[in-house]
Amino acid sequence: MTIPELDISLAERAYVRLRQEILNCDLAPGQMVSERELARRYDMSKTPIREALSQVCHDGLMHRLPGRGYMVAPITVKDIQDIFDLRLILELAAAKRAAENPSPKQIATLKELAGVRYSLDDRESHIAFLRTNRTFHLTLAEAAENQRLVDRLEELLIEMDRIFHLGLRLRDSSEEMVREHQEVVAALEIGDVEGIQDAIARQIIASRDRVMESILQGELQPVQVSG
Amino acid sequence: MTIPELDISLAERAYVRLRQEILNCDLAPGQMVSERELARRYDMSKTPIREALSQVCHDGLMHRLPGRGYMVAPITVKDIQDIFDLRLILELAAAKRAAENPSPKQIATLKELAGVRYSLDDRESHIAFLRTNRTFHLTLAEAAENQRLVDRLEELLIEMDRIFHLGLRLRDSSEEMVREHQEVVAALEIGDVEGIQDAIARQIIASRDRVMESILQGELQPVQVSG
DNA sequence: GGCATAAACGTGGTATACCAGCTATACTCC
DNA sequence: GGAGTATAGCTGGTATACCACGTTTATGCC
Repeated sequence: MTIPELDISLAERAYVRLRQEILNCDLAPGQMVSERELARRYDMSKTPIREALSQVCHDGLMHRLPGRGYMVAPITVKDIQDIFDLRLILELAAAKRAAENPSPKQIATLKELAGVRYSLDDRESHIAFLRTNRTFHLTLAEAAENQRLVDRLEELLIEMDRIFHLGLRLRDSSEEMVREHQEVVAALEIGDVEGIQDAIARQIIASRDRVMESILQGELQPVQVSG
Repeated sequence: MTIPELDISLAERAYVRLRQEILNCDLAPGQMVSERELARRYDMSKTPIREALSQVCHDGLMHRLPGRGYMVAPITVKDIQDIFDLRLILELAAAKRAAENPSPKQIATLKELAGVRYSLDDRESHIAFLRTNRTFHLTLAEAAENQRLVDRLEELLIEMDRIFHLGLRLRDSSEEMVREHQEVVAALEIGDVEGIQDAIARQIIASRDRVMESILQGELQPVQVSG
């Protein structure tokens, strides 16, 4: 067994760790960080830290404030609306192409992913579930055979992860999401182009509505309603 | 009058300049460059150069080959297909939203942009025309009121610029493009949702076909057909 | 006490020196 | 002459010292 951490650069390690901390909201939206502070905490010099920060800024997860530090990107209601809107655009297009050009291998993968559940109390299983969900949607997108589309969608799904980690309660939506995913697979299996697009649209809109409901209930405190 | 170059960082200046050289194909697709070489040429140290290179890599315009240098991203036929495909997805969605929610100010801007022509022999006017074309499509996308969508589209249009700069002859398509753009504006003015989507689709597909035709004629040598 | 002012601290920005790894060249040995 | 090997010169990767600028805090004057 190799130790992959030794093979990759410090900058890459810093980037992965930093991004994960942002997505987990261990670094809260709006929080300020500095290069030196991160360098101390990650036990490396400023150089790889700067590179990692540069990357997460490019990902839109942080903002660079020259002379003042770096701010973890706040999340606004508009952000959430835009992310779901763009997801809808990309995934509907991808689903259409997937249904027109189905791959038995991908269908099998999707069927397996669609069945994954998670248990209520286990934070780890929540994280695993989100990862599975992301893989499901990316696998579907890959059927469109457009790497740029897949990459853009992955960026959006990563931002979604962060929103969920703000503390969204998933307990009531587990069975619902499984069913929604299975509907997508079912439509794909019979090559129902209209059906899969309907299923995808329903799934994304339902997911958006669940998030929005949580915000209106004040469950997701860090979300800025304005802006 | 201020001298803006003094206000921005060396890293930012290096990024802008480097990106422009890539888009202009002054740095040819597939060409290798090194940090030290760029540092000498731009008359600054490795540090800001590294940051600029990091950015263009993230933009997909370069690839980092650890221990060997940086390679200007090659352009493949698949790339071109994917870019146009994704453009179609994003712009159709944006056009739909624009037609449903028209803004008189944006219509006026689009009408003005649609009329811009260029002269055959002047390289500068070619560049200006490409910029106008980009602005036209971005202005339309802004009507969708989704900044993420606009940003993603801008990335694609920047890659388009690079393809055109490979040496595509635009001479035969000037009037054609002006007419295509005017059709889009006309549909938008009367709020014809179907019409604007048809016009956008026609315009993008026609543009793609013109590029593909050039490639098949061997006009765009640097394009890799495989990969 | 309140306000202006100055000094101390923290920030990102940059240059530089050094390191490990890879490449290509040239040299030696067969 | 050809193949294997050593070496010189690249490459990106990292740590560090220093700089200018902005912010905040403390200080002294009113």
